[in-house]
Amino acid sequence: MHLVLVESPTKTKTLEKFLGKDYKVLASNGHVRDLPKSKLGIDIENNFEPQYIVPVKARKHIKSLKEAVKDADIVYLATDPDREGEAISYHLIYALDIKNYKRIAFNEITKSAVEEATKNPRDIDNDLVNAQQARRVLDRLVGYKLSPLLWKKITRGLSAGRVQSVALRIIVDKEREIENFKKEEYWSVSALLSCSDGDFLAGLREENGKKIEKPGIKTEEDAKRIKEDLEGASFVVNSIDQKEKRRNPLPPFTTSTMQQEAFKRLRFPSGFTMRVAQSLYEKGLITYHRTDSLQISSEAKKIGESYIKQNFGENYYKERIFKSKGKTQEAHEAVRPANPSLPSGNVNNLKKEEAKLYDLIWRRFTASLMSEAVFYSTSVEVSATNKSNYTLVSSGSVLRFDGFSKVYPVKFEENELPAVKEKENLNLQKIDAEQHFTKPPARFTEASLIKELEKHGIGRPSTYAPTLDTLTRRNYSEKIDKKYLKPTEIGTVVCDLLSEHFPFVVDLKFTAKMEEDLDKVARGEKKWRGILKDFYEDFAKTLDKKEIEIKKEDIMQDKTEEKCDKCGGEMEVKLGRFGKFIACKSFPDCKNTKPLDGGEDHENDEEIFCDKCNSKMVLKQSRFGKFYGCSSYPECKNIKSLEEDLNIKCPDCKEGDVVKKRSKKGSLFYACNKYPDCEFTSSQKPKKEE
DNA sequence: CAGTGAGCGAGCTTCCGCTTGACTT
Repeated sequence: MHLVLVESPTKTKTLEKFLGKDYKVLASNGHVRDLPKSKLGIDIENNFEPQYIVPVKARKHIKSLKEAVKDADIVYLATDPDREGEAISYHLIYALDIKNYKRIAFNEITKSAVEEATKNPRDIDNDLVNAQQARRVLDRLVGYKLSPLLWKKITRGLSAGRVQSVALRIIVDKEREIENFKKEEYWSVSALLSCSDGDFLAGLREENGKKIEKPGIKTEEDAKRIKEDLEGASFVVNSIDQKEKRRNPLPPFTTSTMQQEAFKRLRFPSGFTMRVAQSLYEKGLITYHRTDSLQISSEAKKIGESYIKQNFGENYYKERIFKSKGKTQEAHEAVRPANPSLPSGNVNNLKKEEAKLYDLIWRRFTASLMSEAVFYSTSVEVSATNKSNYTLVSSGSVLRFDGFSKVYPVKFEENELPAVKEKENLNLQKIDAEQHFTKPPARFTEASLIKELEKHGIGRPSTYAPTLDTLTRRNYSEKIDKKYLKPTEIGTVVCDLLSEHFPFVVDLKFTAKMEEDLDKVARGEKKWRGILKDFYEDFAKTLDKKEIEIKKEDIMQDKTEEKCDKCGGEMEVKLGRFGKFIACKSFPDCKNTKPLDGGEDHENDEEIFCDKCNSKMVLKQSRFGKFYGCSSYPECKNIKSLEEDLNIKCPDCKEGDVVKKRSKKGSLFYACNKYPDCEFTSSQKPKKEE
């Protein structure tokens, strides 16, 4: 009997089918040996020797695998063809005490690929294994040395790491950008013009040959002056530019782009997307969902091609090759439908969210094999003359051939301009001058943060979602408006400490540099222990120095004059995992605490005042979520819901606003905010009354 | 279908990357 070992249990059945009854296929379920969780597990003195153990979770897998190994004549190690996969094979040999083995690798599960692989076995690539060990040990050293320093200097339970700390830094940087942002006023001027064929809107671009700089006209004075001047101007079509534009479909999904699009189009958080994808994968509907590859098997391509030709027509198909960006480990294919001739309408027994994600994956893949969308864009330049000479521009575009957008709709504004002629005189209908303000940069969402991390090669497909989860579990960041990532007070303090004292761990380039070194190890050009030695020599010195240099008091600069109202003693400002608070100095004898400043900041800039006593409202947290409470609580018990402004007037009393509420049992309903004066409720969102 | 005003400090926490859990965003 031949035993084949793979990583994922879902692969085993398909492989057994391909290989026939002489073969038994079992899964390792990921790594089977690792550093211990409870201690560092690295013998630094002894040249960074890792002390591997079999984690509890892997024990039961190991047990059944061992029995199978006993009965096997030969073991084929068919873990993924990448750094981690090579290491898993290496660890399997030790954990299972395998004597007779061969390493095989394939990056697609097709009969031919598997047969080819079994014919070409190789040995374990020790250089690749060592690259993985260097990665593993370095991450452990960083994480398990820096985290305890944070416990000591800030508060318990905190963490730092090569990936999570950069992610935190990205969020904190953005927040600072927003804090420092000063909004600027600007004005836009547009003209509604008519030609023989109809009306169109043109925006001002130049005055006396000088381009209006972005974002627009600086002052109201200028805008008014130009408006008045234009109102008496004569308008003529200067030139018409018509162009055919082509838009290519996007490549099929990787883990990262799938998470981004599922967030954008379906509002799925990345962890949720991965759970749904897992279930689709287990049902055999999609290929493996943790990948950074854009490769597509030739078989799948053929099926996709004939599907497109049959269902949309020959002209909708186009042969395409997508190259993966940057360094990818190409262990898998892109995320694609397992059977490209199966659109979502034809799949039964799927949960709603599974159907939605499958549909998105199918469309994205199918579109990637389709022809470009073609549209015609027209740009009309209009000259206006009065005291000054002006140039105005209007553009429109019309879809001529939908191509891939037939299955993967993309946003583009279709607006058709009337048929103007060159040198045609135009009639002015109206000039509009509009005031605008520049907007602060947007905070990151899960989707855009993953994109940013991936761009810098930080993290892997299997870790994007867990990394985001770590940031919230540590209370480093929170979501506002259910969408945007905002650093918390504690997150900011941690980030600042790391940035000042251990800049490498928040450096966007650190991972890239590490990867270069690991590649050298993988090519046999560098020794893995040497890499660790180089890194650790500096790191250990800095650690020792910072241990003394960083003073807890320096981090906690806020002071308080408050006296304890329980024991009369002094109080001090402390930093807990949920931010700053005031506590009695005689802790733990007196456990009195108070909030600092009466509450958290507002989510937005505007201050909200109590409509009963006119005090400030502050953000509070209850077991139901956040809400605004009056700062003179308990004298005034007024509260205000945080739910988004629905902007709907109450249909009963016509005075109150409709707000979303949650009952004791947790169900949602809509009600009037004048309750108890008005008792309007509804389970449906009421229609807006104009 | 009408609510809500944490708790944090110290009880020993922590990394990243493979894999699947169980559960309605």
